[in-house]
Amino acid sequence: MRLEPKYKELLNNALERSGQRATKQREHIYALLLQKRNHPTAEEVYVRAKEDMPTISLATVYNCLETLAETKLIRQVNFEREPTRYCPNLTKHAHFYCRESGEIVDIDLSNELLDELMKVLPAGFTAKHIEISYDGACNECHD
Amino acid sequence: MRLEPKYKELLNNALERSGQRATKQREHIYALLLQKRNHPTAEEVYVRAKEDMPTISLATVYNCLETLAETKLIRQVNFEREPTRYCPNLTKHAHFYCRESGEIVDIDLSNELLDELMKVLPAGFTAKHIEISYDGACNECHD
DNA sequence: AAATATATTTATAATTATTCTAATTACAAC
DNA sequence: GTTGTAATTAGAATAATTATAAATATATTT
Repeated sequence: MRLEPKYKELLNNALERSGQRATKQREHIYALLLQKRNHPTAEEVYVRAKEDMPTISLATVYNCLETLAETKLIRQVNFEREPTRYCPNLTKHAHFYCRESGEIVDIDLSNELLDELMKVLPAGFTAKHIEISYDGACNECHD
Repeated sequence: MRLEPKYKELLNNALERSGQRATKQREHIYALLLQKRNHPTAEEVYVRAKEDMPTISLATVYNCLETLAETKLIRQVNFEREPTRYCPNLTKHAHFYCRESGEIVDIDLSNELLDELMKVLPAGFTAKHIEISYDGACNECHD
């Protein structure tokens, strides 16, 4: 698994900005998230990571995901109390969770819609983030 | 703590519909959620419940909250991986989480806005629920 | 109303996802 | 190369929640 130069630079810059080192493990995990964008859990990332890096530990997977999230290279996605999932799509988007197939699909959001959502806040409230999750049935799973 | 007749009936109907019994514990927990609507966690509900019902157990609190949620008398509210919170407001609304004060505030949502949110779904997708959470600073906590 | 059946509560154990700890290894600066 | 710091690792600890099994409460049948 190769990390494209564009993303390698993104990673290096983000890590440097936050005073952290570029390690094999961080690069590997970032690469596999980019390569298969199916919102895996930490456990699923761990399984995939071990294919090419058999000595990596689950704790490292958690550490790396945490680092990537805190440097804003990936997002954490939560559905109720299910395990956290990870997503390298940095555009403004919501998530659709299909209860049939378990599939998670990114839903693009326009700035206009986000503005409207901001406007419904009471006076004096400022949101730095809005999290939107749909759940239902996806196109493959309708009855 | 008294459960208003209106809510007592709501509770009894909801339980009957789902073939479950009306118990002191369920009534008590429903009453205290209605009385102080601050989105408590199960643990917080447990502490409050014990004031008037010292023998109630944490497991029962979880069971009752589960029953109330599944009969749609209350909603579960999640922020990332924090403990689930419980909310008896059944109108369509989002939640605003103030990172300063920890306060959670209900944000009313119009049907128009919800329609717009539905419209951005790709063809073939049908959502039976949208969950919207803001986070930032509330009116009391702006800098 | 007593007997029986079923649901609920309770205390506690188990589970699950995640974080913490301490030792080891890797990396970077002098 | 030595020294200092950061990162990784294995495994223990934690926190929220769920499962289990016995006791209790409620409902139904007689």
